[in-house]
Amino acid sequence: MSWNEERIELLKKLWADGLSASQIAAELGGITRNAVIGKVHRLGLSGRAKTPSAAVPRSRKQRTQTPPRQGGFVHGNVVLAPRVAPEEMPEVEPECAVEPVENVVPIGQRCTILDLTEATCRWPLGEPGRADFSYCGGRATPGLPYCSFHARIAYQPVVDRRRDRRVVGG
DNA sequence: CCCTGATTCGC
DNA sequence: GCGAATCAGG
Repeated sequence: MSWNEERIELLKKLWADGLSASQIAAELGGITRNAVIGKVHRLGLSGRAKTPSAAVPRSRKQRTQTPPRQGGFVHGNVVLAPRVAPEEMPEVEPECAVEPVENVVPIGQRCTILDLTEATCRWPLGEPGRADFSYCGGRATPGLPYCSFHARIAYQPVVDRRRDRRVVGG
């Protein structure tokens, strides 16, 4: 991999956005965090305003409004998906109100947070903060933040096992 | 032990 | 210029 204009621009943006060197390396692909740091220094843009992750763990108490869904949050004008750990992802039978669309994005073609729009699936993949964190990036089902595949998981009815009946949406 | 950025130095 | 190795730290 080489530092073409495009990759340098992305590097600058991601660095300015406060992403860590390893995160940037993962986004750019085929490169290590050392390479990123080295390049950052050569470009003379080391020393950021703040490093969100390592910075002061700001108390996060005030919240004027309740998020639309539990765990949901906002990036720019895009509502991101609530996170569900891979272990917690249930196997889902095709019982879903969402019309299936064949658009599942293969692993390896996942997108970064910068690629997300209202039209892309915002299903998070991997651990936030980790270098491999990314998003599905598939084609979102109209009106939903997910592709049809992840919409099935997200909106799978929750079953109250005590009485074996549904307690939440469907 | 996980991670962070900074620096050095051979290539 | 590049980046692995290393350092110093959270």
